[in-house]
Amino acid sequence: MRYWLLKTEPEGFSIDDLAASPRQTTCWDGVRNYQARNSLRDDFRPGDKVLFYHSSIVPAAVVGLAEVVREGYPDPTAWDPDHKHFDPGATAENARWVMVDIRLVEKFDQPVTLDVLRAEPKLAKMELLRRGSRLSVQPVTPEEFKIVERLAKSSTSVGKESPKSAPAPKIAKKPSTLS
DNA sequence: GCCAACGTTGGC
DNA sequence: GCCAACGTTGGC
Repeated sequence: MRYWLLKTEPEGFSIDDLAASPRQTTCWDGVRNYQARNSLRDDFRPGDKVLFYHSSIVPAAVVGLAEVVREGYPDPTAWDPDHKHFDPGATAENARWVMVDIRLVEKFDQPVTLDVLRAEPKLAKMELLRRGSRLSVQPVTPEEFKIVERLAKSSTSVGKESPKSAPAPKIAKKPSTLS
């Protein structure tokens, strides 16, 4: 099983949008970078675990976990002229771009902010923290994944020590595929 | 809104 | 194949 980090701008699609999606599952369309595409196409497998990351927001943070439920398949938004990510070089016959399906596993009570990630020495080599890193689909090591998961649960995060509100709903449904 | 970093494009 | 121009990303 592999581990990944997926970036999204919450203004466009947030973890709450994922939680509100049917079966808390969505297709991860719109990726238009070849390196990211190659990961989606060649390396994503059902069962892989995903760190769900909100970018272009303050504070940027890992806000929860998701799981891959469908491996790479053609991204139809690529040949839709009305779509924001339309690519004139893509056709239904030659898709060029690929998406996967992911399902929400858990929304963290407490987002793990960039500051908190940077403060953890064991994450020093994490792709996300590399200067100039812009990839929206990144591999994560099992160790990094576990550390982030632990940071989400520890109370040592920077910022408000808010009294725990209602525990986040634990979402662990079993059906494994879309439609 | 600034701007550094990076990917892509296209002229040559 | 080089590389300058350009567009985008994303933290701040």
